[in-house]
Amino acid sequence: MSIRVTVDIVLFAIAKDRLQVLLVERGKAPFLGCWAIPGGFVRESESLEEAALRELAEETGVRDHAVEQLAAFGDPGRDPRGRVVTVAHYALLPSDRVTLCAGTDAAAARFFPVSDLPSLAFDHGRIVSHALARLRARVVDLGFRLLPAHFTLGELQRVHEAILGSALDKRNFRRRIAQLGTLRALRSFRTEGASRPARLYTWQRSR
Amino acid sequence: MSIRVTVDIVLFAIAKDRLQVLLVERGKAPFLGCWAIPGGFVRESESLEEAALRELAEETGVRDHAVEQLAAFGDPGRDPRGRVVTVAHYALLPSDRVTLCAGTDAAAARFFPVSDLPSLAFDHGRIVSHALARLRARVVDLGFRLLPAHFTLGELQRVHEAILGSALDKRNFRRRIAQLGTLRALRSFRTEGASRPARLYTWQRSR
DNA sequence: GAAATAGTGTCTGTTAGACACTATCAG
DNA sequence: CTGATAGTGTCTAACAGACACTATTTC
Repeated sequence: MSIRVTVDIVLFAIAKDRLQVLLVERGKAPFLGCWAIPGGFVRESESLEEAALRELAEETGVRDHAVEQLAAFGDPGRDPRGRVVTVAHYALLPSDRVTLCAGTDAAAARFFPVSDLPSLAFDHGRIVSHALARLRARVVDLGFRLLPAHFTLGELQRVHEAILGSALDKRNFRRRIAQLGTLRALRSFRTEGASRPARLYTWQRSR
Repeated sequence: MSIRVTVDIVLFAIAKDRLQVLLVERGKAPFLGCWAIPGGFVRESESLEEAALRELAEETGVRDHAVEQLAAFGDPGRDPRGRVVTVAHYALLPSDRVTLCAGTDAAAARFFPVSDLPSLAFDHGRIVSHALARLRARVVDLGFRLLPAHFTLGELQRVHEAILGSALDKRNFRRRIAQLGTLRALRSFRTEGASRPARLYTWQRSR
């Protein structure tokens, strides 16, 4: 009996101005019927990142998404079936692709706000906490990946606020983002309801 | 044939005012005779961290040392024997314990300056690069762990300089360290050669 | 013109870098 | 008194937080 290796993925998205995590309802034991983050066993011929991408695609239909490694979790006893070491990853889903997430593999899959997660299978609660801490620490670098290619500064600020869980000052926020130098103004605007249209921006390669 | 799991450890130390990494000479194939970082297979009943501590103790005689997880490395082909995923860790050895490092397990073990490493077995070169980047990013939190419990500010500054590979301004360095609030002055001094004795300090619990 | 969101500048306190001299010890 | 390292303060530029009003659109 040897150690088995899995990958798990914390998939973040923004919906209704709140930060959400994709959970799947487990269709088999252990933790049958429990919510968990998507994941599965690593195959012999694929890298860890490829395995994470494959599982993400299988369970959510999302393809070609950058994933980043978070950490390995391997305490004995974390999986009642035996010794399983998982390499956890996280990924960010742009809000224009959230609806594509009809699960193909899992019994059920839906997004939950991070502020209102159910209790999770295995040690997945701990994994999500780690991923959230990482996302918060790197919000400036990662925030825009939760948005479509073109977005307004108001949308970006709401994403940051959803990630950090606190309100930000609009002028300080814009100054900070502007001096990163990674934002490029477009010629077009987004008109949303009954108010002044907002300029659209896109991200350049870093510096 | 399934995936096997190892842990590897990048053990840092300071010697001759230079940052060093412990390498062991491999006593068996693959990479027989090559230098590598210490590591080995994870046992069924131990956590990843316990495995890293055990390997560190077996190969270096160093016990009870804090290790931190770095990342998992698992590309297919990184080990010619088959599919092996390693969970890399790093640890910091205080300079008063460097001489304890007579290897008990490996054919040979010695420290190499990070600026002058030989080419390493497997993907260990990449692992050491990651560990070094992590250490540099967290030098303020971690630097003192490369020193004995009592140390002078000059010693601490030389440790930071060895880690960062660049000279630091003495006054700015002392101000920055002082305002962390984690340093406590002792009543004693260290007299080193023919110069003014330097006050000794120790670290308090954070804040 | 009311409602809604976009967009914009200043002041202030803190932080980080550049920079040079005096103090204390052994010999 | 020489050599060696310890120890100390100021000025300046960049950055971060607090804070309020005008602009543009729809209805």
